[in-house]
Amino acid sequence: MRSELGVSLAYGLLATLGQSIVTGEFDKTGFPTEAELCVKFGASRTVMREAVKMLSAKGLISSRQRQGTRVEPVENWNLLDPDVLRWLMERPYSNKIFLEFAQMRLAIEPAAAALAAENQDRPAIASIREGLQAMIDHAGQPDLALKADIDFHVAILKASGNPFFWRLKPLITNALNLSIQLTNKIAGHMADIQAHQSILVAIEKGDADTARRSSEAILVESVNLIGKVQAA
Amino acid sequence: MRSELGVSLAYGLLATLGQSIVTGEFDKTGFPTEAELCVKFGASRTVMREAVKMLSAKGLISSRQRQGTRVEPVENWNLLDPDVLRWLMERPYSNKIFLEFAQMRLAIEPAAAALAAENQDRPAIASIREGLQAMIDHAGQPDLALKADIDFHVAILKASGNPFFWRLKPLITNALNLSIQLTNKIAGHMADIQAHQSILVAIEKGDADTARRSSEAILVESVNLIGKVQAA
DNA sequence: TTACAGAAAAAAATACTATTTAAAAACCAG
DNA sequence: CTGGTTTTTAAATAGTATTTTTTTCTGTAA
Repeated sequence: MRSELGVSLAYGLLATLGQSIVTGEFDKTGFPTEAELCVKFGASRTVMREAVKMLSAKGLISSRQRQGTRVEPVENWNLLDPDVLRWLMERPYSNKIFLEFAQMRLAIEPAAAALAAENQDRPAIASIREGLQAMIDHAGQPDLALKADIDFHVAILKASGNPFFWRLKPLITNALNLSIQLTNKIAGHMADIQAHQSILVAIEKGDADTARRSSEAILVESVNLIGKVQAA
Repeated sequence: MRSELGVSLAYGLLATLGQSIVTGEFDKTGFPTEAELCVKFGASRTVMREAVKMLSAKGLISSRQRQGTRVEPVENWNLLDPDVLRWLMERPYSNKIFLEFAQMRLAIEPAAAALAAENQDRPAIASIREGLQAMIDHAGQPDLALKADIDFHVAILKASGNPFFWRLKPLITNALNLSIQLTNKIAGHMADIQAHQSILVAIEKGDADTARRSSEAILVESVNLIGKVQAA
């Protein structure tokens, strides 16, 4: 069997199974045996096993001889894996995880902004500025404005010089892209350009405290917004 | 071929290859082909491919038909995967990543402590207290004291109620276990029980600000300590 | 005749299929 | 409770398919 979209069969199965797992599809029935999965998806055992192995590398399942494969408890899932988080956020009723992720951003991004102010990585700071400029330029076009907003936040992570912060790029990119569907329910929400600018200025001046506080202000706002949506 | 230590062959290869990759073993030569790996490790192609697929699920490598498999640039590695981080920290000359990880803890743990104070999850708070008590009881036994210290910090993540924080448990556990080798070089370093206690008290009182600041104090200390080791 | 462009063929690597054997753990009969 | 049976994943083996790079060939124009 050949896969449709340039995606290899194993990766296609990875995505399909991953999404099914996070939506709880196997909670009642238990995870199928290799043989069952093969007939269900019309794939060879080898490919199936490769997909299963990738899922277990992400903490979603585990296999043992004779016992079969089972879905791991949620606390073993690697939430900080970009794929896993995306599957979770794409699933219906994912409001809670958006709020929890926003809380984590509230811990991370202000720290990253402060580090960026100390780090003074000129090219990275230039990227932050470009992001802000694009936000201003495309204020009327939601799609472009969102992209610019994401670029701005991600550029700060990069400018922090800390690879752990930088590694959150795909997670935050996904989360912001998807959270639009959530926050659009709140009438006319738009990114606060003034607030973003004050982060940039502080970083450029090397003022870590102000950078941290300005970043915090934006993210507190974001957490509150998502909290409101959740309540509604 | 059977593997030695109860670990399946595929997982054994995952670890071996993962460690080799992060130590830069393939930087010059490029990643071997499937066939070469099979002869090198005496494994079948099937298991080899399963190991390779798991590594690619963690972002360390990527494979394409005809082109072979290559090591991904570091910024694509999933640093927040417990395995990947452990491999990185176990490798020689890993001082820098300990410092960077400590910076991330400095962002996360105070936020977790603050959330824990608000969240008031009684069983989780009891675990924090148990960790502190064990620290006191085993003050003279480095191994047990370290274990208690780790339990204390991890329990705070749990008490925060935020699964993203909680997910850092294996990362922090590993990091603290390994960082002992680093910080022991600094004469007679020991965990500050007073400081730990003040976090617990603040969390129990629901005083989020004090919890955050107390946690911050400990972690700033930790960052400074690791910074000193690095300089030495 | 030479140079070059384009097409066709070959090669090299992973992707996938199929099948068999091994090992482990649960189950069941006695 | 012991020992064999069964089920399910683990691993090995062999071969086909697919993709993409590289090479080779060929025809045409200078």
